[in-house]
Amino acid sequence: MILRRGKERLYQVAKVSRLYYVEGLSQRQIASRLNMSMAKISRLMSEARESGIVEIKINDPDERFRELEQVLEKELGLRECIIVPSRETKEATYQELSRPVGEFLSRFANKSIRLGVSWGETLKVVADNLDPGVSFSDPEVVPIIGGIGTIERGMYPNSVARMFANRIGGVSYLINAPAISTSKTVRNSLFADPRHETVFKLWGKMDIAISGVSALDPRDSISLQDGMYTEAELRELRALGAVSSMNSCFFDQTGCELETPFRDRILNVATEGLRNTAHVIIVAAAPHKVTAILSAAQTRLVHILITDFETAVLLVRALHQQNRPDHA
Amino acid sequence: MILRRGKERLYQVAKVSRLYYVEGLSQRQIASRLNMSMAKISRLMSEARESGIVEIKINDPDERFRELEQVLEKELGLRECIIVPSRETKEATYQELSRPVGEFLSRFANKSIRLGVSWGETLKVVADNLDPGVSFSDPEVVPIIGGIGTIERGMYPNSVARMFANRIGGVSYLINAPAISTSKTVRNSLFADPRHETVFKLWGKMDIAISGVSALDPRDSISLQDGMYTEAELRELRALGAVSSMNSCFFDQTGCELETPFRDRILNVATEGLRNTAHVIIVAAAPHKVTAILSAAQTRLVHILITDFETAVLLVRALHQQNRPDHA
DNA sequence: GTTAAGATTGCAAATATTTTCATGCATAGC
DNA sequence: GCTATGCATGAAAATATTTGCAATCTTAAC
Repeated sequence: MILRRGKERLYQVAKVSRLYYVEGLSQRQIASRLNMSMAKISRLMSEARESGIVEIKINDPDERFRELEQVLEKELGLRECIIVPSRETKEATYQELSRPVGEFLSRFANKSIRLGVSWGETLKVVADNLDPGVSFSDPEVVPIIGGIGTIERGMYPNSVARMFANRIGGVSYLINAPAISTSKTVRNSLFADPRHETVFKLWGKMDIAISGVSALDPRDSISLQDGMYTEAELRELRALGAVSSMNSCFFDQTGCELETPFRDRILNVATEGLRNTAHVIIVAAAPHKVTAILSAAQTRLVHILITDFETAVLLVRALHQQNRPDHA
Repeated sequence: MILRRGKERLYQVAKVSRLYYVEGLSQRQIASRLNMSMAKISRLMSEARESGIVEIKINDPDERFRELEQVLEKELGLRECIIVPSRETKEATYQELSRPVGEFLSRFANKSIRLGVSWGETLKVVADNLDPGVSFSDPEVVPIIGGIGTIERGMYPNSVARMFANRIGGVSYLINAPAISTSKTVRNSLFADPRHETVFKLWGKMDIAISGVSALDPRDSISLQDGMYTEAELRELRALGAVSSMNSCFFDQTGCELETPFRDRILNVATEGLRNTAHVIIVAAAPHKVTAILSAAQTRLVHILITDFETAVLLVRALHQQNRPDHA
């Protein structure tokens, strides 16, 4: 008896929809005009949407992007996914990424923000092109991992942090210690160094963390490092099941953090620090990082993913193959 | 500076619209997810509708009817206008009219209603075909004008009231007195007749009144009446400017009630009675009644107009010619 | 630079809408 | 005929959305 007086009901739905959406009357006004209860009008309106009598269309010039974003948000449990157009060159695509990063930061306009940043080629380009277009109150930028490399490439933690700070008009902190120490003892001593106390304390109090994702792949800058990891170490990591890394924390395909041989020689924010951070953003756009991104998302440490269209498409494809392995 | 950060704003609007309309999140949820204030989301949504990024379409099979209804509601200041399809014959069209009358009454399901009805061919057919599909608590039907004619045609006040009462499962009252008396004295005596006290008192306490409209035209049943008005009287009425009549109250083109020679010989609810009635409905569907309907609507006594498509089109046309006489 | 008009924001109050709940009604199954 | 089940309903409670307002910021004109 869902539609006892079917035709009349349909008529009512259309009439009320028109009054509401076209004429702009409130449901209360419609109710009193038609001598019906407000609840009834509300129910007629739900019916209107469900039955398709009222259709809502979104004219989004980048509709495909939004759709992908929503799929990824849902399937990866992200708070937000942002997709930018893919460009011809890596550099150009990375530049695109900086736009949504700036936009995200601009939501904190006039607020004080403590921003933790990692490093890498992606983050370097993002930092170089960043323009939030608003100002902040006492923004602070802190590297979330110790120093890397012996040649200034502008992509290591301290440099990236400095550039971010420049761009958002704030101060950056400096870590005068290597990301990977030669021994646990050394690392612990460095951690205990009172000159770094301020910085390390900030690691527990960041509002936002922005990190890249490494795929442990020769195509990632990780491989460029002067001795950050040896070939043997990388092999060992892969053997342990590592498919992704965020500031030298390693994760397997399911997003579980791995106990690695370096674990206690590393000077970084560690996953606990990220877990205390309200907004953890990863920025990564490259086809070969698909597996790594999926792994990173699974850690549940990440709230926001910023990537490009090409990678997004591959991410969705990978997810679908994963969900229906027998349909392959 | 309406779109300071134009592109990003557009992006936000599209993104939020999608979350709201496609994903079905509440504005509150979106706000906390995107770290924005609720007010901002609300404003983004208005922008979405205004800018056309969100488009709302109503799929109404009888769209033209609804549009006409709304035009008439607005231009005639009606609470509601209901249009039914026009049929080949007068009889068939009048039958259509009974559907919305029943539908209207059904809104009072399980309530007690006091219904006043006038008379005429239209109301006869409406009454004969009425089916509200619900039951009422103690419905009462009362004629709103005295008796007419000496031949039972089923269209005079007492008969129409009886048929309405049959159809809605209630009692009807009877007026044993003529609509038009031979003198004021007689009318007053009849009014004072204690046997009619109950009925006349009801005239001030009706919930709903349903009346036809006469165009004072030979095509209206008014002309069929055995001596209700003489030809001379009709001429006199027209000379006074009368273009419409509802239960023997006469109105000019602007909807003003006229002082007619019968005024104090008539036994009817009078305009005061209608003014005390919450829902005054006129039912009229015939091209020659266009002027009369416009006049009746102008009286401001009428809340609801029920008519057919053909007449509605003519009504709108007449209104437009009226509004722009020089464009004729 | 400085200033003024206009835009934008977040908060909280004001409104609007949806949902819950208890009740009455209709239908189907017995 | 009689009960069980599910629907539809309105009132009121719970939520959700919009808006008035004051503070702040942007921009453009001086």
